[in-house]
Amino acid sequence: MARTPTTTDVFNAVAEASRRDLLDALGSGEATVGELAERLGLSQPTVSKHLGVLRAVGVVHVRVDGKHRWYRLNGPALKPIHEWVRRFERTWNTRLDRLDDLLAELQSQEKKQS
Amino acid sequence: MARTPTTTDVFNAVAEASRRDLLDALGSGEATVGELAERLGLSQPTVSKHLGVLRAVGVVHVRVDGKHRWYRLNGPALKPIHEWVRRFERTWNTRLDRLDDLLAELQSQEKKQS
DNA sequence: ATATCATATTCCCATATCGGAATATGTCAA
DNA sequence: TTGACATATTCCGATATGGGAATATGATAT
Repeated sequence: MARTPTTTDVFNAVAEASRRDLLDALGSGEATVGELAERLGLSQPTVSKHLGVLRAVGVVHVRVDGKHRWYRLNGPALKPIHEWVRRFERTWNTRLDRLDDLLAELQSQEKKQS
Repeated sequence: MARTPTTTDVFNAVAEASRRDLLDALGSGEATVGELAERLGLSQPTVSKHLGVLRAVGVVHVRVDGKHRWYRLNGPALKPIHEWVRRFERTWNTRLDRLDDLLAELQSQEKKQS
């Protein structure tokens, strides 16, 4: 078997940073493929393809308007992620876990330098 | 370029369902590779490899004890996901978005059947 | 009908993936 | 030392990726 396809669920769709950036950009309202491409510095086909994945898992909706396509966020599709990660919320904000957190941060900085 | 490696960040590490299952299993405390393999019905090498990915992004820690290895959850490493998705929390729990939610659910059920 | 604009799709390549099978590493006990 | 046990690593195959380049589709205006 190969890696789980990106269109399998929201977790996979959102794993790619560019797609998270797209969702962030859509947080302020509807946008067009061209607008998004310009704002994020990506090519038009790249944006189209990413939006296709996001649409496949239902996290964006489209509205056709002449030759434009207005994409908008569909927040509730992100709920599964929110609910899954929320179950671990209690494991931070304690003093000991803040230490773990700090160590993790240092570790990831090390990784960047090497 | 190929798909973003699973060890790039927590988002990618957690995209795989088996790895989320592992983290869920570790929610109740430390566990051994063998225990996890049995509880999740996965082979030992598969579990070892998944834990390797989770360890690479800092979401689990290991404690060596003789020939055993006790893995434990490191919750705070999940914070980036929590904080990212939290920004979209306001987009549900409104009546209109509950409708979107329902539609998305129907859509995904359609997908399963076809 | 034709040209132009906005978007989607196809083809390509280099790169990772996940799982299974086999094997290596490391630890303990007799 | 040898054997048994727990875990990690390597090698393999089938599959999917993301981006670039080129092209197709589709809508509007002239």
